[in-house]
Amino acid sequence: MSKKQQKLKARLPRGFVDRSAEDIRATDEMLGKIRKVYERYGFDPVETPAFEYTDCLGKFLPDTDRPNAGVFSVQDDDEQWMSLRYDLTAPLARHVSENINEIQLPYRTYRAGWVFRNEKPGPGRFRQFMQFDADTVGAPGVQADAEMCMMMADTMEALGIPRGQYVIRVNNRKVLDGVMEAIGLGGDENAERRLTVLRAIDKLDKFGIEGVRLLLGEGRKDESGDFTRGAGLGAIQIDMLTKLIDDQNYENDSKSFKDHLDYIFDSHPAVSAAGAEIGDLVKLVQSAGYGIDRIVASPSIVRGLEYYTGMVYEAELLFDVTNEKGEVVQFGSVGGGGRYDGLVKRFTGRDVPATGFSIGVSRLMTALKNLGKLNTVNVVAPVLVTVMDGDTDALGRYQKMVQALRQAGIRAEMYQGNWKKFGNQLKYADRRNCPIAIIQGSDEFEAGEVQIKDLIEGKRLSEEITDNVTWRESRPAQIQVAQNKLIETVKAILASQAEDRRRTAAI
RNA sequence: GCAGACGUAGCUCAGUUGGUUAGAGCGUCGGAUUGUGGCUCCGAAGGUCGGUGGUUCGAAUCCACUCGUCUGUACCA
Repeated sequence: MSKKQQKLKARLPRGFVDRSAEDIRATDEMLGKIRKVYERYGFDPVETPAFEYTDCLGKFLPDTDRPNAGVFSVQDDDEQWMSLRYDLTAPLARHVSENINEIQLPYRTYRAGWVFRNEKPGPGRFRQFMQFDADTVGAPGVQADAEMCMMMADTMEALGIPRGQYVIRVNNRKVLDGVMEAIGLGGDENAERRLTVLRAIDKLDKFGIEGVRLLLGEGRKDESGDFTRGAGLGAIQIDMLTKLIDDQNYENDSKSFKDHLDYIFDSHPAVSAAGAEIGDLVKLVQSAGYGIDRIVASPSIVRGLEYYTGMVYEAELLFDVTNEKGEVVQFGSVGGGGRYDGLVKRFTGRDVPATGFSIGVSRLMTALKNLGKLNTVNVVAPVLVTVMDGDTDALGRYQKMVQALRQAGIRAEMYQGNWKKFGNQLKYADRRNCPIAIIQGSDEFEAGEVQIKDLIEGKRLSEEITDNVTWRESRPAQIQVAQNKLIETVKAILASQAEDRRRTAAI
């Protein structure tokens, strides 16, 4: 076998990414802003592990002892199935259930964490991504849902998304349940069809009214010519559902959501009651000053089909998001949630109603980058103390200088590569975007002085110098000062560089 | 999962009807320059042409399968 073939190929698993320093810093900043909002609302953090027993996640396939293919699962040494969490809600329900006697309800809690889904990755869609959740457990009232909606709105604004550029859409699963009954899709025998109808409605933002109508009827052909079977509803049913989900119908008539429903479904009792609940929520948020520009009833919101039992809500961005190629991309929601009254009961047998939402941190970050709201707080690279002499005495002096800079609060490092090639040290500094290089050879040392080189200014000067000899000998933007002036000189140069950055940023 | 498009150097891409030793630009590394970044010049490394099998005297090129990427779609807690 050749040497070549023995080499292991370094490769990243499909759908996973390495994160850069810039990404990590930007994420940290975002998380900080979100956390601040949640804390202000009186929520406390809690953290659960990445793995859970599969049965606690509720993800065994029906009629088998194997976990759902969509979750990453492994078998423990005692053969129990464990899975990586695919959201933060199911693990929270487990945590609350396990500690139900110690936890003071209503329990108001938040947490950020990585979640994992074993499905096809796409642009902006990964198999590991971060969510930032907040939940109120043990609060049955619509006022808890209202608070969640307001908190989502506040979070959007805390992240720099201006009012009017986002909206929180609210619906109630009971509305959809009632509607199914009203159009004759009640009963167990129609369960499958109801799911198809709900999925079709959920695609309003993707395909528009016409696309949804096709999916409710015969079906729809996609761009590659592949055909998706529809729900096979009749024309009257389709018309009713179309009227239901066409937001313009009631927003423009300034009718209330409930009136809108009563009009279409002839005051069907279940629909009407659920509509009234949404009316209550809207009234609650409006009396707190959150108008229809921020929180709005929206009958096409469906969310997950698994565990939501009442209110569902979703944060949507209203500005165009373009990708790297400059194409406008369908962005969809950046967060959502709802009421899950049955999740804790599965473990405890007790009725513990809960409501909460989740923000897709990675997705939202992509959008913020687009909006230019992602403060890529360019962390200034370290000051580089170069190495002219490699003997232990000299190295000790360089270390001392670096420590002095650090103690003065200046990010600094000593060159750790091959010091014998001095040109490489400055090349390293240049590529790292170091602001300043410190140089002390034996000449300077004996004179009790150091060279301080402003690399940013030097770069600017380089544009005017074309021959290398001049470039090397002129030592652009470099000054020699007494050793004991090192810190104050470095500070002064850094300050003037910062001033320059501010000035150019303002232009 | 289904449908379609595409896989040539680290990156972006040439490569003629199937015909010598598969090229370019950028990047990387070394040198010109042992104590000064950029520019310029010189040089080098880097390829199982995604993989396997087939057709052929001969395959990066044609065929089959397979893997991967992208696009749409399905599913998505």
